[in-house]
Amino acid sequence: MTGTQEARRRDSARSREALLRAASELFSERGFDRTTTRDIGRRAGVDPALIARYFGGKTQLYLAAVEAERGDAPVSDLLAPERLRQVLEGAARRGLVPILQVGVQPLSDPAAHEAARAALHDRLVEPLHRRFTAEGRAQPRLRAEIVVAAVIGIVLGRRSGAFEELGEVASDDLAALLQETLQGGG
Amino acid sequence: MTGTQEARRRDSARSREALLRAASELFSERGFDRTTTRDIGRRAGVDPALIARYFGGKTQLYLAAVEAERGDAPVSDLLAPERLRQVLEGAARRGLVPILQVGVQPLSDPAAHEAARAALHDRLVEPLHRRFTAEGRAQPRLRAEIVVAAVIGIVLGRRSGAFEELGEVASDDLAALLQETLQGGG
DNA sequence: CGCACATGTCATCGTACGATGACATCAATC
DNA sequence: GATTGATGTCATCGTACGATGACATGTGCG
Repeated sequence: MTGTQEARRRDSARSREALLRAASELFSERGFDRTTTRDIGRRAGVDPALIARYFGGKTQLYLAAVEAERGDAPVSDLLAPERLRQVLEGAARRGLVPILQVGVQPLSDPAAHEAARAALHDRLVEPLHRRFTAEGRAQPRLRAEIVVAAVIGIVLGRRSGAFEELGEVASDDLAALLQETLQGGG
Repeated sequence: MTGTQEARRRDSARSREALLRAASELFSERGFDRTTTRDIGRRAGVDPALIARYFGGKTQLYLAAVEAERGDAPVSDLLAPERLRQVLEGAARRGLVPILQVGVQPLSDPAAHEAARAALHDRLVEPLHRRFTAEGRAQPRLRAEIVVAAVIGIVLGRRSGAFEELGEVASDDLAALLQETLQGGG
């Protein structure tokens, strides 16, 4: 076996990662349904047929992308200092967006929907729920869900092309503006 | 011509309305892309080919649905008493949802996207913008867009199946909870 | 009644998509 | 360098969709 270091002209791991990366980007930009396996292959510079070989299919590739994002640093709760800004900023380039999208519309694929829903819950809702519970607030879960849903609307709204200023404002300014409000907790 | 009162077995106006109504419902439930002309025809009890005849195509049917919703009572601004509750409540049955969806993801069809965007602006963003301007707040447009985006996240979040309590809470309770917070204006 | 148009029905086209399997090519081992 | 498995390429299948046009049937009018 060739050492893992040197770049081989044929490298399944490299292809796998290229597909995973391209898929994360495209799922973020267009969502699950509007992303085609051909698009993913083109951006990855890899034949789309390899999606089936390495992941099993488009759905499993989506699951892998969600799982990969999940492995990242936990989001902690949205109201912790800097966290909100990180989500606003990082959503643009990282794989968090596919997880946010499920908060706003069911996915056509049930397995994909459930995976995204679970990730959304674990990464965003639950940390906030814990904070509100610790603070002794009434209806902590509902309030957590409201804040998360509102933030999702704002994050996705920035990328929707439907708002004039929301898409242009700097993440820092937006975060500051939001933090004071959301502190109220919905 | 037969009197407009009596039900004719063949009635283009009736078919047109049935299609428009079914389209509004389905666009609300599944969005533009996931709604097929065959679905619309089935729910309307009308042959899908009539969509082409009476509207020109799926896109124009969508435009007609948005326009019809637009003809309804103006939303006024979201923070007026009762308005928020009405949006939360009414979104479930009326044709407002297709307009909200554009705030969260671009539509695949450019004409449909633009129509929905314009409706979103006129019906929700602009009234709020006027209120904030009248109140002399800083960045009135940005704040209006933030509030609208947040409300969109919450309204769509209720129907996404991704939240536990948000989908169940009564519109009145939710409206009360939100009003106090959003009064802050983002 | 019989004509002409309005309305409804149906078959089908072209396109795009995810998936699959046959085939080609490379790489490690003997 | 021959063999064998890993990796990459390609053609194609089946399905679903929006659209279209040919055709059928009902309706109002002379």
